[in-house]
Amino acid sequence: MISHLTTPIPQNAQPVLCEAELVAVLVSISHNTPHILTLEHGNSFPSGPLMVEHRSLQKGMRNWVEHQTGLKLGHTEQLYTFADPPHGHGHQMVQISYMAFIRQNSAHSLAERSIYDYFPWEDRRDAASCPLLHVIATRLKQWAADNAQRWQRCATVFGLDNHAWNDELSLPRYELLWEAGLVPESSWQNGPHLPGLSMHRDYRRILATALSRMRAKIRYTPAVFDLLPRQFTLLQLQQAMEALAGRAMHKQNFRRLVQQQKLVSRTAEYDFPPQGRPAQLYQFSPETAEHCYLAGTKLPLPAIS
Amino acid sequence: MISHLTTPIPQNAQPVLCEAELVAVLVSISHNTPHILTLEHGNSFPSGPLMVEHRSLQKGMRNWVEHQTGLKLGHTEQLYTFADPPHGHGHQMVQISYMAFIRQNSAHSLAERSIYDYFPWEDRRDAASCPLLHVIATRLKQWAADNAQRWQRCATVFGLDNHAWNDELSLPRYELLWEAGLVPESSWQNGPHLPGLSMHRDYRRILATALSRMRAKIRYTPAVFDLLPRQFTLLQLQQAMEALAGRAMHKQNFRRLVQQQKLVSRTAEYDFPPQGRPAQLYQFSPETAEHCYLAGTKLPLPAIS
DNA sequence: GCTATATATACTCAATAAGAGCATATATAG
DNA sequence: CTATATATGCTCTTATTGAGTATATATAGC
Repeated sequence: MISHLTTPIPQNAQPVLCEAELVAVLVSISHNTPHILTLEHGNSFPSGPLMVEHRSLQKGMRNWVEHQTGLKLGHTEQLYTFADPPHGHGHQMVQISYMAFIRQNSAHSLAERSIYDYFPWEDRRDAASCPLLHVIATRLKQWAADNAQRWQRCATVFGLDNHAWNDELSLPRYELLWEAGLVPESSWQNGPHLPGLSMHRDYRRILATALSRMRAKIRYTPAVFDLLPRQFTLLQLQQAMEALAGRAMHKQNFRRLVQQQKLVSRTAEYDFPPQGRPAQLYQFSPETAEHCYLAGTKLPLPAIS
Repeated sequence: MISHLTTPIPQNAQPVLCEAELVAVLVSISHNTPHILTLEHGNSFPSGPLMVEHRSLQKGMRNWVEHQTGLKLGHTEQLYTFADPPHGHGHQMVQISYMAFIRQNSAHSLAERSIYDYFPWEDRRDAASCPLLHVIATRLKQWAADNAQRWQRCATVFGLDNHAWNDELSLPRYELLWEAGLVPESSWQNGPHLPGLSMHRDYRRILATALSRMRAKIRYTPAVFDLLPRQFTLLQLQQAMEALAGRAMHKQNFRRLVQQQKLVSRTAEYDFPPQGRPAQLYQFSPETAEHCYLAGTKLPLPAIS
């Protein structure tokens, strides 16, 4: 026996038998806003248990999604795994969550919901969210009271007190609001909650994780191209990046940066808007694609910190 | 029923009952080289099944590690979860892997192994690895033969043909070598394998994941400080970064960049080497710590791509 | 006190990248 | 011809980076 044993494993301890639940956050862009595909009136994600015939977790997840939606998935990544205490009768659950991108205009029968319906404070493309941010700041200040360290944390995460807004901190922001009792999920608090749709179980937390992750991901991989149509204008690309990041950016610089990397190549075609000059259509360069997926890219987004 | 159903779920399909295995890659630095703490002569990681009394996966992992080693864990993160086909009698397994940092000089009874014993090609701090890289390049060229796309992938990942070496690509590199049959784990090939220790099951793949992840992580979080002693010299810090990244860097610039951020503050003490000028001891600034963990840092490392 | 050694600093310089602004071109609808 | 919405081109300034040269400081051993 080891002497410095701190938390002994009891003699009669038993390994848990559990079901593995595969949860899919399916992201797509419509109306210049990131959306998720939901079930149960926006309360739930496509999901299903790992089955005997699934040969891997990811394949199992794809299988369930295809079964429930018939969709082809683009960029796919595992988000996080956690244990879900058995609610009610059943087994212990292990939830394994995935995020996958769906190309724009894919046909499906699920309800789309704007991600910013769930996290209104995360969309800072225009000034509309300012009053909400102000409410949040006030409520957080109350919560922090005279706890300086706590307030420091609020300021960092929400970009208050001369801190910059960091779009990748969606998850810490949600967690902070949860701790502060400002969202309905923090059950002990029934005071006035912030606006924003909620979800079943801990699904809104998973969504916040997905948002953080996708904002990080689109910076240095070509994953956005799995959300856009095969052919797109540079403006569409910029608007997609802005939609995901929740931040507006400088147009000329965006185009300069995109073009000096060799991510996209122009096609022979044009997009004709109802008014105004037609826009050149581009495509994700097939030659550099393989290289980009591995070596990474550096798509322009507002600087963090 | 949905019409475009592609992979129907059979009527008699059953959710799987499985055990969750918690695997811990414990990283520490000794002799200016990143090490892992191993069992079974370097073939295995500390691990154990999720138990009934574990209230979360991470707590379960910590519990097993404490039980097996008595160690306190620093920066901890989940790596990846995957299904492990039942080998032999038992249940289906779900493996949930974690990486955790251990502070230098922590006492424990496990065997330390250099990470670069497993991946000799990943250490490029000096010219010693050049001949090995040359061997790899040759063997990969054979494998790629005249498949241009395949060779393109090799070149990107291993920094051949004027591509830059990207230290974060440890996992893709390992996967490539696996596909090419150059490591003993690719069982169909029994030709001459590259040097480097192997591990049980798919543990070397988990280790490659950990290496990729830690190299990415130390760039933009203060995680390194969980590997160093509480007080350290700037040279120690630089050497730790170099050890993890497997790359040497410019000393003056390193110090400039570290100090212009306010990550570290000098203490009153000095480190006295056997010869030479004593070095100022620094500590991770307690005031900015909280802020750094959330907002991120930008520790200097060789540029990627 | 001198020398070898290993460390800590200071400063310069060129190349680049990023942020922000001004101006103009092009095509369409009405 | 005009209003409009898009696409481009070009110029600044500032910050960041990578690399180099030189110097200062403290110790051990002779």
